[in-house]
Order: sequence, then C-alpha cells, then structure tokens
Amino acid sequence: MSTLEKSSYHHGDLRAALLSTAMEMLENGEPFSLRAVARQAGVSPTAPYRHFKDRDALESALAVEGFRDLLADLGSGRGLPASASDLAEFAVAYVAFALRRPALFGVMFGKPCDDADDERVKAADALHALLADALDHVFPDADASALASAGWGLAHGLACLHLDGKLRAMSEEEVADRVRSAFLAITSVGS
Amino acid sequence: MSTLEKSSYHHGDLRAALLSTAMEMLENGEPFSLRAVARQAGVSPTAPYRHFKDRDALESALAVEGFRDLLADLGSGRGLPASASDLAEFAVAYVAFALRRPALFGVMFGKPCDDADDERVKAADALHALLADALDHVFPDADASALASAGWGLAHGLACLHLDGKLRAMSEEEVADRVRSAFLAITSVGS
DNA sequence: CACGCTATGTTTACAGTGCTAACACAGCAT
DNA sequence: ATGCTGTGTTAGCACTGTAAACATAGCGTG
Repeated sequence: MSTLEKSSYHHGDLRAALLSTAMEMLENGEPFSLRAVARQAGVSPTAPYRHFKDRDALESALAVEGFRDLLADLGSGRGLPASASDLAEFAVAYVAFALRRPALFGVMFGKPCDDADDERVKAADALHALLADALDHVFPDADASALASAGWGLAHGLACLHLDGKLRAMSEEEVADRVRSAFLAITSVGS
Repeated sequence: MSTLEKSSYHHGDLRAALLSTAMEMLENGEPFSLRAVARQAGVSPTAPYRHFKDRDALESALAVEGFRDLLADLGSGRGLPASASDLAEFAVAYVAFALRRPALFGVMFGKPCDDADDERVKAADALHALLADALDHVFPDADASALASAGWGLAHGLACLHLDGKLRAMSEEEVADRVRSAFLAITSVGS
C-alpha cells in the first residue's frame, strides 16, 4: 500500500494488514468495526471474512497480540521481583499498560472468552503463570494460588477503575504513585 | 400492562416501565438494545427517546439503580466491618453481586463515564465513600486513601477476572472462598 | 364549552453494523 | 489450455441508534 501500488487483484498478505490497521485504529481510539477496518485497509467490506470467521475472531487475534505485549512489558528490564516493592512496580507496569492502550486492554478483558482451546486462553494463562511465579517468588510461604489471585486482582481492578474513570482522573505519575501506595499498603498492613 | 389493558393512547408511566423491562432483560441476559426494550414494553421503536436522550442515558439510569442495589447488598446485615475477616466478607459480597448480575455490573463499570454532574457519578462516589469508611474503620492508622483504592481495586479486579472467565470457572461457594482467601492473604502477608 | 398548547407516542427515513450468498478473477497444478 | 482453489467483490438481509415529521390525548385557559 505504501510504496508500491498493488498491481495485483490479490492483496498479498491481507490478514497481517488487517491486524495491523485494526491495532492502529484501536490505539487511535477510532471506532472499531470490521467494516471500518476493511475500509481503512482499502478493501471491500466483506473481505476480512476470508481471514477471520467473524468479528470476535479478529478481536481474539488482537487480544493475543495484546497479551504478548503486556507480558513483554512486565518482563522487560527486570527479572522476577525480589521484594514487595518490586511487586509494586509490576502492578504499576500493568496499570500503565492498561492506561496507555485502553481500547486494546478492553478487547483483552472485556469478553467472557470461554473459548476452550483457543490460543487466546493460552496467552491469558501465560500471564496468570507469570504473576503467580512473581508472587510466589516474593512470598514463598504464603498460599501461592490465593496470593496470585489477589495480586492479579488488585492490579487488574486498579487498572479497570482508572480506565473507567471511577477513580479521579490524574496524571500518569500520580496514577503510578497511587498504585504503588495501594500495593505497598495492602502488603504491609497485616497489623 | 398487567391487569388493565391500556385504554389510553398514552402509557401512563413509560419511563418507569422502560427502566424495569430493561433491567429485566439485563438480568435475563437477553441482548439489550433500545429497540428491543421498546418492543418488549409494547411501544414503538423510538418512543424511549421521549424519556431518554439516547442509549447511554438509559444505561446510566440503570447503572444508578445498580449502584444503589450494590450499596444495599454491602450494607445489609452488617454494620461497618470491624476486622479483616469482616472486610473479606465485604469483598465476597461485592464479587457475588457482580457474578449474580453480570450484565448490570458491566453497565455500571464498562464505560468511561466522565459525565460531570451526573447522578451516576454521585452514586459511584457513594460506593467509594462506603469502602473508604470500611477500610479506615478497620485500619485507622494506614493511609486511608491508598487503602481504599487497594480494597476496592482488589474486590473489583477479582470480580472482573471471574466475570471474564480469566480465573477458572467455579461454583459460587468456591469463588467466595477464593475471594476470602485472597483478601485475607494479602492483608496478612506483610511478613 | 371551544380552542390550542404541550407532552407523549407513531411513522418514516437514513446511515452504519455484522454476516451470508452469489459472483469474479488470479494464479497454480494438471 | 484448462479448470480448481484461494481470495477478493457486489448485493442483500436483519438489525442497530438516531433524527424529523406527524398525530393524538388531555390539560389549562379564553
């Protein structure tokens, strides 16, 4: 599309093109629809159906990308966290991701998504595993499962509440501070 | 509608009727749309616009009801919590509400909802205040604001993750246990 | 009581959506 | 060269939210 006019009737790699323009639209906050994506990709309204069963299939593919990126964000620059404050940074990164790419975050989490053998489920499970490892690494004695749920829940809840404007809107810095405080507060309050 | 055939051209109290049938549809998991609500209420597709500016306005009204009900659920039967385990029951009730009325919960929280002076904002703030009070009551020394964020975030996050099937599906009892464990774990782990 | 105003409901219409079905063309294998 | 398959296109359906124009019911006022 960019340099070379498509001389051919066929697109070459429409599937990838659709995914990337769809992702771009998500990031730009433009209203997202199969038809809009097709339009943006310069292709007929129903062309996407050759590559995705339906709207949900496209969204799932985007979600998988999202999970990969989030995992990368969480892993980048640090090994497994060694202290409670490392954990707090984990949570900060999680929330930052959600705020930086809100629409994508919505696609990743806004659906029942009980598709059994989906690649998407695997991606989500990988995230769960990472968080469980992290918490278990910092608190080896505690009930790992409960702690993992708690840690993920806390980060996720703060992300959602901030996303939905349920907590007063604030700068990125302030949000990070608040998440950090919350995480530290709750992991150090046990009388 | 029930006992007396509407003999009149006018409905009498269409606004209330719309709200209640809409709420019913939400609870039943039926697909929710302005037109569907109108149909269900036995009225023309655009009649609701006489009572609600647009779809969002109807949803906001439903959300307000939802916040009231959730507050009632949290307050019912108990005073302000006096211990960490009371707090855990708070969280359990929060998550139970979300799982019992998932669609309503989605309406309450699935939107940016930055409408400035809305009644909806007040309802959400009331919820925030209750949670803050509760936490402050149990942990008077800690930073109340951070704790409130943390507590709400934790409960909310667990609710969302369960709703979206990100944590393995389980019975109501098991979910309650998991929430309780998570809450207790995280409030007692501060080495 | 007649008149008309306003609140409330109806009809009609338009643009946009997801999706299906029928068609068309490109390029490969035969 | 011939035809099959993969990929794209066009048409069309049922649905959505929303606006505009119309109609009526029932009240307040002359």
